[in-house]
Amino acid sequence: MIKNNFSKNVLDVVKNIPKGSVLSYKEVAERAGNKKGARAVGAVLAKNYNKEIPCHRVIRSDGQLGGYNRGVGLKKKILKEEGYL
DNA sequence: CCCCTGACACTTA
DNA sequence: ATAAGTGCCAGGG
Repeated sequence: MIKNNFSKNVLDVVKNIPKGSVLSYKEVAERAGNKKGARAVGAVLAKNYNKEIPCHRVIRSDGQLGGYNRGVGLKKKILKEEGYL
């Protein structure tokens, strides 16, 4: 799956997100190398099922949760547990 | 290489 | 504030 490009970068950035903090897809895209790759970030995360990746800490730039591969409800619950909500 | 899909962002009405 | 349209990028067939 991962080779060594934008995808890996995205996963690395998301993995590095500290507990209680959240980054928007746009922010992650910028850190991953593609400032306009917000959509690509979502596509990568959607295909990535790594439990090591706190993809629940990635939300939309509008402040909305966006989506989650395990269910938006779980994402919302996790964010609440971490204190973001 | 072309076409379609997707956890997005931004502008205009 | 909400809706619709446009632009952006990566992955898969």
